[in-house]
Amino acid sequence: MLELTILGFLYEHPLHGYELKARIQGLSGHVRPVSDGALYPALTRLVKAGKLDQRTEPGTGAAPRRILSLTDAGRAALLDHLRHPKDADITDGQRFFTLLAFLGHLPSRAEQAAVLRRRQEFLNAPASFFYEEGRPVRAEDEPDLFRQGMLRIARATGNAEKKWLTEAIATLES
Amino acid sequence: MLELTILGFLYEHPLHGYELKARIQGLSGHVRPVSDGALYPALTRLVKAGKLDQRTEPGTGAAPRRILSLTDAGRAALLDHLRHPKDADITDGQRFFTLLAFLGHLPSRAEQAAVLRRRQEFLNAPASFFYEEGRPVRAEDEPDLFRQGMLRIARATGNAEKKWLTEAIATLES
DNA sequence: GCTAGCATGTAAACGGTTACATGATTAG
DNA sequence: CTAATCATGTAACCGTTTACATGCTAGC
Repeated sequence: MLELTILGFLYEHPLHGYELKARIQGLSGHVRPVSDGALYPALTRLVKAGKLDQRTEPGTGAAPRRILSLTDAGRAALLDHLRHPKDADITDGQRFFTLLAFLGHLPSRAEQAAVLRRRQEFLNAPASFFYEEGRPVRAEDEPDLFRQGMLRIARATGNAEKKWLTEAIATLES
Repeated sequence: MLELTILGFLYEHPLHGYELKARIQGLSGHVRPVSDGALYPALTRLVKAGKLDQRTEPGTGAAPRRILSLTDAGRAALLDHLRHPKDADITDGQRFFTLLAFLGHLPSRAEQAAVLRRRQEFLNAPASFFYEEGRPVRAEDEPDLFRQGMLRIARATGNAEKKWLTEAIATLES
């Protein structure tokens, strides 16, 4: 997930680690901050895996900057991930949102729409949020105030997303 | 997080691992499934930590069941977690939802309301979703179709949640 | 005879959190 | 003079994923 984010941000411009961190922070960093201990090892891994190139530049007075850029392999890996997301990337809202953030990098509108459609199918499955005895619980049947809240919020969220998905798919296909 | 879920479900009834798994699955399992490799070690950890007691019962033809129940320490740990959630539990929607699922176990309405208020404050901060150059990006200003979607969905979600929080807090305080 | 469901576990690999560590420049 | 910002990294610890492993019963 972090790796997708890194590749996604580097798709357009080479960036150094610190700047990358700021970008990632800007993309929902208030929800889940990025730590240096996650970022720098991830960069090293991606360089080792041949998905990134690095070169060093003097920093603005501070430590020298490590400038990262996508290799062809890295670009291919990003596009492949966007084109063929794993189930977990579709199911998990957090992951799907990360996907969305970079879906614009896919060159084909048809492929973009296909990804949106997968999410749409998932949301349209009668699997709302909370199950009991094998079937979804409806908010009205839930006695607990807080679980009722979960259900209501989940429903509203799902509806908002479905609405946007429908519009976006229509836009892409027009 | 898994541990909170386990403690939360065991708060009412003792359960064996397999049944616990089914409950956890029912609570958003379609979004992020629980694996045995996460569950059973977590149970062992909690037993070792003195938060759970275990006893064995013959299963229905299958392997013998490991029945888990909360100890006093486990009950105390659960209530403490619910009463004093870490920032990450408030910020991260996924975590907050887990908290919500068990918030009903807190005996005091005032304490329940206090937790909801923390989430409310977080959502009311001008930190909507996507930052650029230090300030939140508004959906109208976002040229990328997909990022615009992220923003719109995030806004709708936030609003639904804020609405429910306001109502729920009012209910709790009446 | 086979598959699905019940029921439990282990082990390697991976990735993230937290804490530690360093050091220069700029603004107050 | 001191705090914030810039800029990078390491190491221990922890929990999750993934894969492997076992074995019984009930229904088709």
